[in-house]
Amino acid sequence: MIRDALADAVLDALAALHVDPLPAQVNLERPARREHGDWSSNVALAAAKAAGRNPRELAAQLVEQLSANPPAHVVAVEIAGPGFVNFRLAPTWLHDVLTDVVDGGTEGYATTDAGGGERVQIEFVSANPTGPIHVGNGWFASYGDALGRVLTRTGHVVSREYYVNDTGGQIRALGASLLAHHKGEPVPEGGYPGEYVADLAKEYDGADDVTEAGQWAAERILGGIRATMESIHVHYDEWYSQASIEESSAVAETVEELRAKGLVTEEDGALWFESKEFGDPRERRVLRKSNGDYTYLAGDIAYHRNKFLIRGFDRVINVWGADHHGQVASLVAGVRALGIDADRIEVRLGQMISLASGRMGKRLGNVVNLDDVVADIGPDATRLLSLLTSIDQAVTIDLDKVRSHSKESPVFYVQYAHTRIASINRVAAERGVVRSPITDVDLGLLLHERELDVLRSLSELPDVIRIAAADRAPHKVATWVRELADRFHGFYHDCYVMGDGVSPELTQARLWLVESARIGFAIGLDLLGVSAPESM
RNA sequence: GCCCUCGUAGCUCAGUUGGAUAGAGCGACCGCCUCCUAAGCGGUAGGUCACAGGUUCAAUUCCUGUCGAGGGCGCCA
Repeated sequence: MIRDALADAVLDALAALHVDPLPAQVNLERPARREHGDWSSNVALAAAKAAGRNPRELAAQLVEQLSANPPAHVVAVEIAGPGFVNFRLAPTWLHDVLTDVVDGGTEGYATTDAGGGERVQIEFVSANPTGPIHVGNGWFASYGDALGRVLTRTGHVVSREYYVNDTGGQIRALGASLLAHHKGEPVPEGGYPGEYVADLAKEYDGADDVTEAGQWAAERILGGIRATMESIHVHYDEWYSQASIEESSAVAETVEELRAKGLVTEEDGALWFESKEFGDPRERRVLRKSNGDYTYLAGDIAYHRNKFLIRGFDRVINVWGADHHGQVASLVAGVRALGIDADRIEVRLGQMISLASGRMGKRLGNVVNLDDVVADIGPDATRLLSLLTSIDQAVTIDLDKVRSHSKESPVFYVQYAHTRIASINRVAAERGVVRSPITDVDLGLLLHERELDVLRSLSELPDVIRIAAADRAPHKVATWVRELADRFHGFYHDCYVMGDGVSPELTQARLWLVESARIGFAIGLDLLGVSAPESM
C-alpha cells in the first residue's frame, strides 16, 4: 500500500536526521484540499516536542531528506502551514489502485483478516412477538445486518441472532387479548387491541387458556416478523427462544453458579445478585422473586452464559434500543460475575427514532409498520434510509417526504450510477467494443480530474471498511458509496467512454476505470445489503 | 437527583478517532440534453459547529461546567 511506503520513507528520513525518540507511528492522511497534495503527514508537528526540535525546522529537514530520495510515485515533497509535510504524487499511484481493485475483484478488494476468525454473535431487533415490526423497533435491523456484513469482510465469523421473547407476562396478555376477541369481549387492560389480534382470533381454535393462546398467537406473529426481515434481506442464523432457556434448568444453574461464588444473598424471600462490585451502579438486583419466579435479568444472564460458555462465541454484540439502557450495567455485571471478560460483550444502543408527524406510540394509534414502508419505497430505500446515519443519532424521519421524494432519494442516486455502468457495458457490446486484458491497456491515459477522483474514492475503501468495522459503524460505508456515486456521475458526464474524439486507447483505459467503479459499487452496496441493479 | 446518547446550513444528516478555507441531500435561485439513461452535471445563496472555560503547535472533535433534546434509573419484560 502506498501509505505504508510513504510511512516507511518518513521513518527512514527521521532516523537519518537523528530524531530521537522516533515516533511509534507515522500518521498519513489525505488532505481535504487538493493544494495540500495527495498525502500529508503531521509527523513533524507530532514528533518535534519529544525530540526537542522546532516543528517547522524539522519539517524543512524532512522535506529536504525526502526530496533527495523520493519514494515511488512521489513527484514533490513540500512543507506547509505550521509544519505539515505534503506529498504530491504522480497519477500513476492511482493507476496502481485501479489494478489493485481489478485484481482483488468483488471478493477480494478491501478485505482484511484483521478479525482473525473471531466468532462474533450479533443479536438485533429481538422485538417481542406480540405485534408486527414497526419502524421503531425495526429501524436497526439493517444496522445489525450490515454490521455483520462488514465484520465478515474484515475476517470475523458472524452469527445473527433474534432473541424471541416467547414467554412471560406479555405473552399471556397477548393470549388474553386473543381470547377476548375470540369471545367478542373487550380487550383487557394492558392487552393488545390491534387489528392483527382480531384477525388471528378468527383462526384460533385452541383451548381457552391464555398461555396456550398467547404462544399460538406469538408463533403466528413471529412468522410475520420473519417475513418482514426477509423482505429487507435480513437473514438470521438463529431464532433463539427465551422459553427454551427458562424451561430448561439453565436459569437455575446460572443462579447456582453465582451463588457458589458467594454473590447471591437471600432476603424477604427473594434471591439477590450482589451486582455492584461488577460495575452496576445499583447495589444489588433481584434474580428470583419472592413468589419463586425468576426475573428477566436472571434469564438474560443465563442466556448470555449460554452464548459465551455453551455456544462459545468469542464476542457478543447486542443491538438494543436506548430504552433498554437500564439493563446494560446489570447484564454486564452478571456476565463478568460468571468470569467472562467484560470487553467480550458489547451493547450498542440505538437512539430512539421519531416521526416528523410526532411521537409514535401504540396508544397514539400512529404506529407505522415496517411492512408498509417497504411496500411504499421498496426494500433498498428502506435499508439505505436507516443506514445513512449513525445509530447514536436520534433521527427524525418524515415519511411523507420519504414517499414523495423517493425518486430523489440517495438510493436512486447510487443505483443510477451503477445502472450507468451497466449501460456503458451494454452499448460497448452493441458496438463490438471488447475490453482488452488490463496488462495490454495504457492506464496512464487516465489523467482527467474526474477519472482520478473516482480512483481516489476507490483507494479509500479499505480504510473505510476497516474503520466501519472497528467503530461498529456501517453507515460510513453508506457515506462512502454516495461519494463514489457522486464522483462517478461526474466522470460519466465529462468523460465519454465511447464517442467522438475518444481514442480507442482511451476507451480501453476508461472501460477498466468503469470496471473498477463497478467493483467498488458491488462491494459497497453488498455491505449495505442494497441491490445493484443493471437497469432502472 | 444520578446515569447514557446527543446539540453542525431553513429541514434531514455526514465530517476519515486532534489538522490547514466545516460538507452532502432536500428546499430556494440561475444555467446545461444532435454522442454511453437529465433518476444526471455545473453555479449562487445559506454557519458564532448550543454556550463558557480548559488541555496544545493546532479543538466541531478531547476534558469540565451551563443550557437544551431524547432515553434510562422496579421483586415489569
